[in-house]
Amino acid sequence: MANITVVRGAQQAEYNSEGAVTVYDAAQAVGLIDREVLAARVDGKVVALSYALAADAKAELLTFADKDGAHVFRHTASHILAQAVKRLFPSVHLTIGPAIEDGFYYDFDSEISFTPEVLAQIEGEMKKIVKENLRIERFELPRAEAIAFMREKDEPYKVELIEALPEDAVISFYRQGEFTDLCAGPHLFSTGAVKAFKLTSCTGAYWRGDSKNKMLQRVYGTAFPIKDALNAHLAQIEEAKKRDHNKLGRELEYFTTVDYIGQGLPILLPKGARVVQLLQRFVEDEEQKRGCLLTKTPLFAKRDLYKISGHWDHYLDGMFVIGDPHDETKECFALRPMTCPFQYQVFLNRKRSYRDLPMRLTETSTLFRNEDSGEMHGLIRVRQFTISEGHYILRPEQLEDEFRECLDLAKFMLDTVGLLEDCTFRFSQWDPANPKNKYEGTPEQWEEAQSLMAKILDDLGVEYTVGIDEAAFYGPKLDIQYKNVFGKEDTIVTIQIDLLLAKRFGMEYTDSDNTQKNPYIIHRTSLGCFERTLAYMIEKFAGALPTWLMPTQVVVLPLNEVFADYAYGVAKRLTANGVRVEVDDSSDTLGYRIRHAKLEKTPYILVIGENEMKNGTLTVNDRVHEKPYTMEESAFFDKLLTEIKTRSKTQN
RNA sequence: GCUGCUAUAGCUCAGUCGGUAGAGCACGUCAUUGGUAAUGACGAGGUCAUGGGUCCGAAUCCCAUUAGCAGCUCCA
Repeated sequence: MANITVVRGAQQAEYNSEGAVTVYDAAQAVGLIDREVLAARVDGKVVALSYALAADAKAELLTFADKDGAHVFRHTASHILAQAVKRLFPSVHLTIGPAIEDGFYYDFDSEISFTPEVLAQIEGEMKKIVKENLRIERFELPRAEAIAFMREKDEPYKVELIEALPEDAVISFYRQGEFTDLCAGPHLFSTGAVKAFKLTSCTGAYWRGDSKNKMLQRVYGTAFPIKDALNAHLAQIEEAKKRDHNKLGRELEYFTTVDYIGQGLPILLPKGARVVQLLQRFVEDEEQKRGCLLTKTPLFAKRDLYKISGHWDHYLDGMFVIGDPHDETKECFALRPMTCPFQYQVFLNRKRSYRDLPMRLTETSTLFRNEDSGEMHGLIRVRQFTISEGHYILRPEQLEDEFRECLDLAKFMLDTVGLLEDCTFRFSQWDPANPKNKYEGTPEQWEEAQSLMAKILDDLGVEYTVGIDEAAFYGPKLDIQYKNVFGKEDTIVTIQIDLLLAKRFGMEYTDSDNTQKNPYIIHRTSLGCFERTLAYMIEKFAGALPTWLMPTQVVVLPLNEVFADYAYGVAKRLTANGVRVEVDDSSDTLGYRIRHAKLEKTPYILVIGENEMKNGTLTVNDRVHEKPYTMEESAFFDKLLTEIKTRSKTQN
């Protein structure tokens, strides 16, 4: 006797069964099933509708609206993809094919390459499989039989996967028609539900995500229960592409690249340079207000410095070296990939006491990193970039307060530029099992640093995810993450705790009890990399940055040359008040000039004609107000100046 | 670095079977004039990314390099 509670959204019903019953049958018995139900959640575990309920249980029915439901749906879509590929190309080896956010993929080991034509062919075969509405059945095999089964099917990657499973693991398979795949599941009831899907791209991906392994072919796709949802999703991606900073930033002339200058070395054009200058002034002023000391340190140094810091051992491949790194008899330099070892020299300049701490050093710092050639992307990933880098040298008891201050500063900065609401936090930890000897220090030191950071984060109530093997080589990090228009995530700001490097550099202070101690150090950025921040702002605002950051804030348009002098007078008055103004007195028609200004995303467009001169009023267009509005000139200036001087995080 | 794709005017793109290059927008000149998304005429612009090769002949076919894109791997 089992008492089953079936839940669907706000609806709920009880079902008493004599023996074991499938979720599907229980749900049907209480009248809560229909085609929209894809899977279920029982005891927190996502299961197929064919899952047998033997004891008292609560079965929550999942539709596509539920994240887990969509996941099951798309996982089945990936199996349909694999089945289609095996039908068309039997010699292809299967590997893995999970559902992901917004879609699914499947990795294949294939001799032939999946060109767009081949993808279209595969899509056609997938449609057939959906139409065949094949029943999806689960079965289990003991380990040895599972391995033999996959050997017989000539699926070496599947054999490898099974062999890697723990001894006591349940080894399950899913069969649909002639196709069977090793899979933990769960899946849909049958293939017929996958009504709308599209294969979006084919790219390379390493087997098991390891660059030492063979490169497989990954086919990406997405799937929805109804066609309209698929089309809406594809349209949304097209819209997002229009915001791509790498396209928009070039069109709007924020930056460009030159093939004979090199990858990852963008030219900031006047508009981009202006925005970075404004951001930089804002950052430096704010940091000064908060007690930071600005430094200016060299952009490169002898290798000796990097040997002390550990960069020579841990980061040599990432540095641009001037000279032969392996010839110890000759002088050898490297461009700096980080500012830390340079800024520490400020502390080391003389004997320090506990009274000198905290010492908050900051620098608008240009760095050079020799990224692999495939990594560069617009302004987001470059080889030379400038960050607001700070090192706070602290007594241990100051760590928590100063960490809080760093977080507050970063949040303030991100909020002011309008990006904070889209940020997530990641507690980046080391990997004790990392075989690459990537980290300095002992497990005890890491344990100490990480537990300190965990305590601080918990005290501050920061919601974060944990990233294993994401730490710096000298300590754990709180990374503030941001996603670009394509959903690719990068770090925008980082705050790191370092209990190791002070000792390496011989940094000591005399404490109140007259003993010598190594300080703790926080490495932090306040607004991160200016280039990257600019890129994210271009994407977030589709080029229409907040007014205080726009290279041109107001365009003044005289109706014709009669009004040109007056227009220049207005512009002069605005300029004198710190507003960035352009006058467009070209002979083009007014509508044409307005169109131009709008394409440039100029926040304010001021038309000067008879009315303005006669009445002393101004007709104003801006992004928000579709219809022109008129107001007294002085009131207009007050509003405009207030707005431009305020660092409003939204457009207008 | 790896896999795949791409490179023609400032931008978006045509260019058939290999036969010495084309449009729209942008730009310039002139005329016109104006009230919120495009006034008209004319003009200038290209060593078809770079370097090799095949060929009587290459934007077109082949190879290499450089750069750009998607993804993987790495990272702020």
